[in-house]
Amino acid sequence: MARTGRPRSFDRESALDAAMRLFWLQGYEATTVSQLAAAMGKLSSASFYAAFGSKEILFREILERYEAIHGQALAPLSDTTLPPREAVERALRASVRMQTAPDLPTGCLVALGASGWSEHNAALAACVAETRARNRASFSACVDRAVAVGDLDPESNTAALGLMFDTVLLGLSIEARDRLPRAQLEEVVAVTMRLWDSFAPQGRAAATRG
Amino acid sequence: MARTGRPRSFDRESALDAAMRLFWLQGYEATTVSQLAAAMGKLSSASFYAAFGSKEILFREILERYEAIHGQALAPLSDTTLPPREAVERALRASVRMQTAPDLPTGCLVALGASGWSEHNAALAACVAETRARNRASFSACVDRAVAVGDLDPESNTAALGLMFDTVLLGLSIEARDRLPRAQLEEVVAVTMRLWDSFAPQGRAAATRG
DNA sequence: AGACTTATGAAGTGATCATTCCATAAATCT
DNA sequence: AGATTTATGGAATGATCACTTCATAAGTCT
Repeated sequence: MARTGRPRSFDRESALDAAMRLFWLQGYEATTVSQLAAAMGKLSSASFYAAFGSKEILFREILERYEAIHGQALAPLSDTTLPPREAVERALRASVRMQTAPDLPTGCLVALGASGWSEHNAALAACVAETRARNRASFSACVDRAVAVGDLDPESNTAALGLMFDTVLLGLSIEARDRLPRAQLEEVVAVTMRLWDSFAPQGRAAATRG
Repeated sequence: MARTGRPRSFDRESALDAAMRLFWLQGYEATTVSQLAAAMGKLSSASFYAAFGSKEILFREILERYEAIHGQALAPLSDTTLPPREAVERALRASVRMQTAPDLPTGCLVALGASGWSEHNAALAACVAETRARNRASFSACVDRAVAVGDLDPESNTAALGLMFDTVLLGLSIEARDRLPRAQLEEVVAVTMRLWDSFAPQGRAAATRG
């Protein structure tokens, strides 16, 4: 701390938050460096590049930051102390709340980042796609765990069920972006959890023993 | 037909198809007029503007064309001669096939068109959003019809069920864009239809009397 | 105080953006 | 044939793109 040289005149963290907001709202390609610099505190072009490297490098940092902060909504999926059904429900509900928070852009940056990429930025688009793939794998792992524990019937198509949760989460992002009210999206989550119950052994709901 | 003046040297229809492909693949903002003109048959800039007006006007025409051609996957939803359950399943399955067709861009132009818009093109983005809203309404109407006919239990949350189908369809678009194999997406549809059955009266599946 | 380090403001880079102009080409109409 | 109409190729428009250069400002270090 207290490094040598002239101190920067803006707060780097809040500048990152402003940048995240823009990328989240508009996507990578539709967001210009001028917009970014302005929103991040009326930075000069020189300050922007000195502090963040380039638009692409900034986006990569933002993506990491997004995962670290807002991606935590899906953390329950990896929490093996939670009963799998509760893990899935908590993840979906937390994500819906995040995606419809009044002070943040609607939808999920990672989900909505699936489109709007030209060939020129294919590498960066792939980076976001990998994040989606990891989320997908988390849902599947959680379902697998449920089967292992006996909470889901191994005879049913559990692979499809895992993918189904991912599908719903992604779809909710577009609906959140379309400004559907939070309550409606929460009802979709409730309906989705009914589906889990219909996959439970003996056709009965696995108790949420959390 | 056979109007006066020099005839154009390219086929307008196939030029439109090439433009649709680009917009579908990259989105509106990430697609440049140079890319369009090149893909549409190495048109000169002058020819492009003479024939299609502007990038925005072209996109509006493409959107209409997309709905007329590929949007027909959802036509079963409005076909009241079909049992509602079959209508939904046919629509979902036809859309998955369309979204994973080997000779077309993956995913749905309308669904993936939810992101990548800067403030400057808000009007155009709203146009695509309206299309999504119409599709949403079609699913709901189909579910309402099922309730009216007695195929779904009116006591259950049928509004959420209608929205659920829309959610799944939108989510499938992102997964198709992520190149998930068609078979997996079809399994998601199968799982989704199980959900319908769990909403049926007496907890039993409504027969597909089609 | 003076060397050193980092940040800033202003101006400018070439490239590309969507779009237009204009002379000419290629068809139909009288 | 000549007038009219539409399309084309090529060059050019100003705006904006991501990014750089550079002199100067504002700190810490010895």
